[in-house]
Amino acid sequence: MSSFKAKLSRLPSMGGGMSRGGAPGEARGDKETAEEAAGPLRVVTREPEGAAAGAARRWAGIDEAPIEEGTGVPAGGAAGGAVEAAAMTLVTPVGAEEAAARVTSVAPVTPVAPVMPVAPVAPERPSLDELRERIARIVGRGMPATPRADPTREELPFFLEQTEEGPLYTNRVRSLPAARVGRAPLVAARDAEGAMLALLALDPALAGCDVRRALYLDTETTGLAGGTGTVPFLIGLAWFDEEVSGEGGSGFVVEQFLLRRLGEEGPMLRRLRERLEKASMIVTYNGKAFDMPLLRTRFVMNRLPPPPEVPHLDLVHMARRIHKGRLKTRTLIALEHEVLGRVRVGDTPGGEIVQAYAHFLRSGDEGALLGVVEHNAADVLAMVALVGLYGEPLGSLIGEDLAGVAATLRRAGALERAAELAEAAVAQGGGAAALRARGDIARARGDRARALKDYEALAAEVDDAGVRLALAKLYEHHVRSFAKALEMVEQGTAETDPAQERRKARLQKKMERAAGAVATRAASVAGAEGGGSRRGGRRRQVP
DNA sequence: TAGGAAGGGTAAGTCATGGA
DNA sequence: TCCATGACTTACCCTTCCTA
Repeated sequence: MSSFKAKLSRLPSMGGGMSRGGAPGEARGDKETAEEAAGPLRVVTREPEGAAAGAARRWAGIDEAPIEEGTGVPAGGAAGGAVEAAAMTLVTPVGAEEAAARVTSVAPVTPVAPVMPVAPVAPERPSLDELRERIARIVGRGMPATPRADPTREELPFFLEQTEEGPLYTNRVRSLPAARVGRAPLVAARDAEGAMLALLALDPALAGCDVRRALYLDTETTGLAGGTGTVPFLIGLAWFDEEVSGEGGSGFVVEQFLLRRLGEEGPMLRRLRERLEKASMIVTYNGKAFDMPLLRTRFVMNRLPPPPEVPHLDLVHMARRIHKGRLKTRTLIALEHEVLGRVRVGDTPGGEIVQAYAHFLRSGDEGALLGVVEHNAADVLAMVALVGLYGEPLGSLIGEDLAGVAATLRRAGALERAAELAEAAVAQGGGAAALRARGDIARARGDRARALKDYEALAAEVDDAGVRLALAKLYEHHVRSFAKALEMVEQGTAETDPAQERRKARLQKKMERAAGAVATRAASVAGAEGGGSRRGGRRRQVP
């Protein structure tokens, strides 16, 4: 990195260098370029309305068809796609007064007379656009005219904030307390039990976090590759807001930041930092591997201090543990469908998001991004709903999933709670998964009798070498029924062949020894009886 | 398609138990 | 009482899965 910077600074066309503390007139970073491009601005407030407000409602799932007709958004495509078939009563656009404080359109103010340079200055660094043009000339391809995209114009529900660092395109929507994603109420996430989430996440650091101050985060990016070339162009956030109240308590705020042009990330990242600083924890889906590493890279690339390290609940791993037995794919879309009971209609698939944004950048066509904005908001709200479910699993998850919860709690060492949930899983028809979980938990608690019963029931139901191995151990060491143990081993256990042979040989030896002991005792008893005396004492049960 | 977290399998270490 | 063996835990490595 540093060597690259050094090479760059030696290029005569790049001016005197790129360091922050360069001499006046030397360093002109992207931020300055962006400000220049925007020019002197006067902020005029306006309310999101028309198609923009319609879009905000649409991704929130309110009255899909009528709104589409009313706004004239083409049906069937990503832009016109209704978010869901299942119920998701939600959401109002941001309040008028707040919007009025922030929503802007741009109008020029009286230009200021230019200041003439009085002394020779270093050659100006070219802007990004100029560099692009140079590169295009070099490679012999014409530079296509790039329309300036303006997501506040009509279709997208964003408003423009002029921050100190540059323009920030924001969409903010509030969910009503009664809002649901499928059958799951959002408000349940507010009351989720932090200790339970920490156990399920196998992360004690989350135990002390205030779930009410959790920040839900999802990004849409220009690709999967990561590294320096991938840019998050849409960041979706959600948090619980006590000020949003109504029937059923308080609601959630969903906030999205859109990158209108590459190179304008600074304001977005700074706002994200503010949100992170206020949060007690963040919640993502695969964010530990994808979103957060990517965002950290963007902070570095924008010469910003790294974002604050907040305890991180990544739902993807929790979902894998809980739904392992039931769901083959544990994508967020699959969970939304199978667990929350919500079906997205007309959603923009992840694979098309990159092309949609590229099209928006090239053409300025906002309609291309509508589906992406909806997709992002739907993802964030699905995470909220899942936290509500996982934070209070009893009564909201089906038996098979409860078995997954119980098994995870066993791994976390919360055996009492695990046993309670395993019981519930069995009672709710959790099947083999529930029996296995209850058996494993009983064994871990030292309740071998309970474990034996569950494993026996399980062995009668499924063909599982692991269950037979567990039964073989219990028969040998707890019941001391070597014949039954041997029977299990002969049916095959989840061991290597040599280990299985050793076990078999040991059990056979024990059986022979036990038989010998019986014979000896019988002879001894017969002798004693023949002598007219009878000795007391415990008789060991022979297998 | 890349990167990262977690799961699963295997080996090594520690503790408990049975047998001589 | 000591030794051998098994069960369980921990650490490491490879594979799988998820994100746009």
